[in-house]
Amino acid sequence: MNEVDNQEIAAQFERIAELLEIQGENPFRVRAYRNAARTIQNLPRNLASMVAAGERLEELPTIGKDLAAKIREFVTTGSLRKLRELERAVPPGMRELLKVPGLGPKRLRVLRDELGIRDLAALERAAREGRVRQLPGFGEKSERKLLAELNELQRRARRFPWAEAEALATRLLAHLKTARGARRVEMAGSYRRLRDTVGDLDILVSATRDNAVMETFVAFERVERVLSKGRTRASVVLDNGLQVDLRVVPRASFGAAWHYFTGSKAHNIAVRVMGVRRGLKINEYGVFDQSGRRIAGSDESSLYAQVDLPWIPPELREKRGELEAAARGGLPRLIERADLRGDLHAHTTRSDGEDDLATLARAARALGHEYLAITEHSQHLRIAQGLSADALLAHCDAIDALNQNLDGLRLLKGVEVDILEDGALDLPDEVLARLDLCLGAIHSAFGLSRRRQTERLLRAMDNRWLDIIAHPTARLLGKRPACELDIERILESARQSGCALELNAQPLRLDLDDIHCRMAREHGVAIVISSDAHSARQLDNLRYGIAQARRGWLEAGDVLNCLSWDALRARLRRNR
DNA sequence: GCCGTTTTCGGCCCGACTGTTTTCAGTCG
Repeated sequence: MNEVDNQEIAAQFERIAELLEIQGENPFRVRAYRNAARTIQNLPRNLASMVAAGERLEELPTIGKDLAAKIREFVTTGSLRKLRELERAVPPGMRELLKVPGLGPKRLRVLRDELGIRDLAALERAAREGRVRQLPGFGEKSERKLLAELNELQRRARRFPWAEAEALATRLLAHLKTARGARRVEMAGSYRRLRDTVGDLDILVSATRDNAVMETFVAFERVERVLSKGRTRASVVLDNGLQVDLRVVPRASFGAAWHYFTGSKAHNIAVRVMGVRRGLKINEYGVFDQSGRRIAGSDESSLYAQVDLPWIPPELREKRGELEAAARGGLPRLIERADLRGDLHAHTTRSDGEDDLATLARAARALGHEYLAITEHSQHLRIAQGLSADALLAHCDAIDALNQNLDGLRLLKGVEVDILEDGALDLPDEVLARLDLCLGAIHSAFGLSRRRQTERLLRAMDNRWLDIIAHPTARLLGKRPACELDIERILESARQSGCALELNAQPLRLDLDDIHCRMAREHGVAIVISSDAHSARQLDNLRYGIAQARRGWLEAGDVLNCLSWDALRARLRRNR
């Protein structure tokens, strides 16, 4: 049951959209599939179970009669007739061609009809032989550009973890502030929305009429190539392949432009539609009434006010129900870094950490933590020098001893015990029972089937000494995909047993992700936000976790380590 | 293909930049 994942269904629709686009279909029809794919990706409920329960999928936004039928078809048969037909009709290489920047459906058709180009290799050949420049709508320049894009396709395709982009973003902001005439310089885009990864950086500058912002921008030392450069907009590629888009606007338009440039696109479009319904035009320069007079836009709040909404935090602007929530005054009071009172996941040199107990404790106290759980690996994880039962108990004695001399910080005795392939825990119950808390985690057999992986975690949660599942999907951004899991079953079981789930704040994990966090909140499952620090410096990972938690609509009340240790201890499963 | 407090048909966000054009189409965000 529920073997079909929402993401799979979304991928089917996205694929149909691509193929329809290549065929030159009505762009609005293409968009309908894309909109539906988005809705499904963001849906906090499993569509397969909705189908099984006979619920009306047509009630979902962007899902009409036709797409509801297609969802049912996919859930029950495991494939879509429409997609099979399209895949027969469109050569497989065309999809890659659509990803080449500068190639859209129209020019793609010309290439195919005039030169018979059906894949990247054929395009490269034709461009090298100078055949592309002879086509209508193409010229020498576009031919050269296409060749350059083909060269870079691999590098440009990757998304950058937010934390990796952060260093560049910080330097770029500082650089742009030195530009003549620059007044205000801000990050926008998915970076401002604090997404776990960013495809590019978007920067917004307000400046005086006579300014040198564009010149300063393209002179940034890490700029490798200028893609475009106009009076108000420019795009460059940095030497690591990261694209940066810059927009310069007058001060009176800053709020409208910041809103527009922050996105998400789906959120923006929805806001603009709300404006249209009120007889207003909303663009990056402001909110305009029917006479064309600007009535708002110097700051974001004034724009939202024109469509009768309060200001919406950027982390929520994903068209995941934030507009409806805002309209009824029901936006969450998002968790903040200062709400966290301690950290429940850290490693020392005793397993695979870089700093010893005392160093970690000092750093935690400097961060203002009331408590820090020491959670070494268990014996099964040899590569991380996991501890045997005896070694763990000895380590606990060391923690007790250090606690005697600590002022204002309490070290907790924990463990990150391996969840073995069959769901058993890697240490005996009588050892786990002697700890303050126990994390369990998957560090092997990531590739199990969805059913077996789910059962593995369910069985692990059968153990009453397991308080928290750490990094539940075991994903590593850009390196390892999330394990296949029936997250709804996991959440249901966690709710019943009182097991909490971790939002691991390592910048490459951020696991649970934003959507899973939101699902946990709606299921009434407690979350802990943990640094998983392997050094004193990494204790500060928590800020990445806070970002992800905010994207998941979490409030302080949803997160266990916003509690004092006494209150938190009472909430741990072992003490209930 | 979706959607509806002017509509069940005829709309569907809006503007900048580029290159190939002699006034605009295509692409992108």
